[in-house]
Amino acid sequence: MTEHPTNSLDDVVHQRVRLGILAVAKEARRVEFTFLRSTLGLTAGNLSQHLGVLEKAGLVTIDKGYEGKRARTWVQLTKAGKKALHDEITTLRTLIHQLEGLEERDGGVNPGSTAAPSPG
Amino acid sequence: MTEHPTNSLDDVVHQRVRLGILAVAKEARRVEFTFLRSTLGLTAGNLSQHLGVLEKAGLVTIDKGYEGKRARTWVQLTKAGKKALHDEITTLRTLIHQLEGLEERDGGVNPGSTAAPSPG
DNA sequence: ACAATTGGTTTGCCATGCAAACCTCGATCT
DNA sequence: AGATCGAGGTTTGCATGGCAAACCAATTGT
Repeated sequence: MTEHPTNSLDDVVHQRVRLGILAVAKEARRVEFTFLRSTLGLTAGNLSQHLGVLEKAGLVTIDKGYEGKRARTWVQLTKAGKKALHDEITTLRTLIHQLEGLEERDGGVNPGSTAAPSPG
Repeated sequence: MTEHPTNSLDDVVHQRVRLGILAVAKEARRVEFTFLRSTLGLTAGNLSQHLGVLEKAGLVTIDKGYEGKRARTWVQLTKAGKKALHDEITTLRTLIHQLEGLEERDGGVNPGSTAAPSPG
């Protein structure tokens, strides 16, 4: 067992934009490039790069085709991608539960901290 | 309004190692450098850099002092740090809830795609 | 015909993340 | 006392990553 939940987070999956891509892809099963682009507020270049990373890692497949005469690119989670996302979520849930335990006692953002920790 | 939960994640906070630092600091209120180092499995150099980022962002304070005659460095969340962590957790919870709905009925493929029609 | 738009990839650059090398001070050995 | 060892961190150097701008290709509008 690793020492802390965050130790088992995969950097490929945990990255903000890619986490968004995986989440949207899971919700929709098959997603258009342009839908991801606008939903996640990305430039096309940025999205293209992140999709490359995910494809290379085997977490998504990229399918190109036509809708009428318009070129389209679709993104779909692979089985490994679903598992990777699931693992990320599981780890995050663990982390959240650890912190939630504290929030119950502490009332959320704790106002009571002072600024004199010098022990000497 | 942001289009997707991940859009409101702060990259300073969301980064894997720093999320770990903030989480541990919140759990313990005041943490020794070396405790963070071993708990999170980091090199001292790496930890030092990340603490610099968090301090510069105003999310933690770094206090140096002595324990006996041994130099020690303590890390403590600021109020802003607590809020930032809380916001991150809140966003993650939102994201998880969205995906959890799918997982409940997940036997594999999700029937109702709304993002894209199937290609020919 | 050709300008504008859609759809996406490649390029170039700066920021980031990491470990190795380094620095400083106290404890221990001889 | 001087050398040596180790704990506790910081700085340096480098490879990677993330981003937008520039670019390429096909389509639609005028």
